[in-house]
Amino acid sequence: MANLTAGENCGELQVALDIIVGKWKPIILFHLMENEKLRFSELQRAIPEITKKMLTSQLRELEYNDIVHREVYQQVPPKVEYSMTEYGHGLTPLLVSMRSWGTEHLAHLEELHGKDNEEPRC
Amino acid sequence: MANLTAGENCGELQVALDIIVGKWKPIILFHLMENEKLRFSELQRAIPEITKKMLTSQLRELEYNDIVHREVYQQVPPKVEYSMTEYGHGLTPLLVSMRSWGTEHLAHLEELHGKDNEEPRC
DNA sequence: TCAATTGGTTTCTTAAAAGTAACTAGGTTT
DNA sequence: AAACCTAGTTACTTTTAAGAAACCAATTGA
Repeated sequence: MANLTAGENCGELQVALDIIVGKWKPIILFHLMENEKLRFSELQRAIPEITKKMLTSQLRELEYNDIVHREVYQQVPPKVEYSMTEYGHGLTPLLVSMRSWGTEHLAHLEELHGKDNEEPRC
Repeated sequence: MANLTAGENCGELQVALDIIVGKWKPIILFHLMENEKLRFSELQRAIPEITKKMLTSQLRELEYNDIVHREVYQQVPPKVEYSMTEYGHGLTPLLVSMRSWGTEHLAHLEELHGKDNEEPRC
């Protein structure tokens, strides 16, 4: 096990968290991971409840962090394609382990507290 | 690579995230991971900027999720000890990988954008 | 000429997370 | 008797995240 030091190193975990948290980032990332390229409007259709504002801002943060690439085609009407960067793919194993931990934890919670927490989240 | 399906499975990732997010949960968890048992006041001293209210609420959430155990000693003045549960230790590898991803990402960001983002977070 | 198209931006409002400060119980120490 | 200790709770305020809705630019097709 890697060394654990709580105090100063917590910032590093927050850095990782900041990439992933936000109500929409995980689902955006999963869509981009399984799709190679997606236009803005395709993401909108894939995640119908998201607003343009949220989609834009989350994509911009991911772009700033070099997780997502934004390709603008100079044409009208505009066309913009989003895709995972090479670097961004390095995040995949983490997201996948988080999701599988979550899946198991759901079962564990149900065992502990019963099925009272069934509200869907997305 | 495990199968990725964006739509329905995003909830599971959120479940994992909900355990970890919150401004204080990661640092609380790291302290408990490296300390076996800690009293409420010891956690307060270890994380001086946290308020009682936040410390209490975050610990209660972790307790609800069976990550943290709360042991109350019936004495005055009160004594309450917090520790990771056996189940909670299953979260350690995830937290450790998140932190190391974060560490590497910090270096990556610096390479990309320079050292302009130096504000400490905790 | 006029509506439709795409990928946004802007302003305003609402909801959720976090912070502040005062208060509590009840036994111990001064 | 008064102050102190721990582990909280409560009520209120501030900050941050998210949502709603209107607006925009340039070209195409009807």
